Amino acid sequence: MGRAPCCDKANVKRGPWSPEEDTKLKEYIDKHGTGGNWIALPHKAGLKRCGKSCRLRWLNYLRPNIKHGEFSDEEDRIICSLYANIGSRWSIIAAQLPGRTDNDIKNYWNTKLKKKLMALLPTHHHNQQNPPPFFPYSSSSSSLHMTTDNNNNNNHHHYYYYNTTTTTTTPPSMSFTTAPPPSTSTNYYNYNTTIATSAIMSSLPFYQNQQQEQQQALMSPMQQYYPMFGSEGSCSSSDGSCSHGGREMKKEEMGFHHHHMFHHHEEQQQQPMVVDDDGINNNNQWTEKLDKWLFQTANPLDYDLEVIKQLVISSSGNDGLFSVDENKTVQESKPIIYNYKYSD
DNA sequence: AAAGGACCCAACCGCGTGTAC
DNA sequence: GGTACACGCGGTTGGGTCCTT
Repeated sequence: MGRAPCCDKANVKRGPWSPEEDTKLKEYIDKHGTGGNWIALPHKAGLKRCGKSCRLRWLNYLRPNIKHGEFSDEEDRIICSLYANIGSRWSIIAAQLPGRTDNDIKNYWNTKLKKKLMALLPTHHHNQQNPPPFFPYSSSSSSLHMTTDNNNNNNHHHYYYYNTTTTTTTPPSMSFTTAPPPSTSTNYYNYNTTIATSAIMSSLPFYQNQQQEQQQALMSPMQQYYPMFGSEGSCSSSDGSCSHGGREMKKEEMGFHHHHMFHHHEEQQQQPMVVDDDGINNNNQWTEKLDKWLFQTANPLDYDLEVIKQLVISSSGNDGLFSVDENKTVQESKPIIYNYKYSD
């Protein structure tokens, strides 16, 4: 049984708001506030609208100090940095940009900024000998795994992708992902269309003048070492197509089920880096931490790599993300080894 | 000039979470 | 502890506008 509708859809107006409706809503809220109850508000204000619709209209358009128009380079930079670190948490990103709404930023990202970044993605290195830093065209089921190089006294870890979906969308030059996942578990992670945000960012005009250290300072350790961070499952084009690196892909080709799996990933991998035990749903705490992260972190290595290590260890065997099932045919899989290494 | 495609963005939808009872 | 309800969030849609052919 489904959830009860929030309002009687037969008796509410939908679609674009008229100036009269805007005036009614604005005047009511100016006079009475929201009263903490959006569901009751439209009736009190004399509007034939769903409470959610009123809330959205107020938050995204009518409330004071909403900023419309072009995004500045600085705003671009903040959006990119935050997106690379926390993914599509638009409300948190919006909290860093006064006057901007999450909807605004989401639309801006999906329609403009993303394309701006993709246009800057260099393509010459996309070959088997010199693969991209990570999987810019990843299809629905690529998963990252880790092994430890036992022959190396420095204890280097290798990270490699398994891609369980071979589709025609993967360009021939990208056909280095051929192996099945090492585990038959359905609980491996999807990193569909995880955009090469961090890689692309280094190509951005507003990054080009920065030193490497400064660029890295804007990225979390997780982003640096697990650069698939960030999610990119949205595609707002009405015709169902998305642009990736100048190449068009259809939604159904790309696999659009990252949402819940990615959140699982975040909670397992990212939360301990930046969020207190009780902070995951506290935007203020997020904001404070992100602020520090973005603007005050001098060196990413200030973050305790031991934490990452512990995360890797603790997740082994539980979720398939960094685990390699010893019983499976890893050697037969011939995974492609990427240069994601760190020493401990 | 017209048609079709691409783009843009306001609005909608469904789900997760918090909270009151 | 369970349930119902409201809120907030992020993904998606629909239609108006712009652009290209």
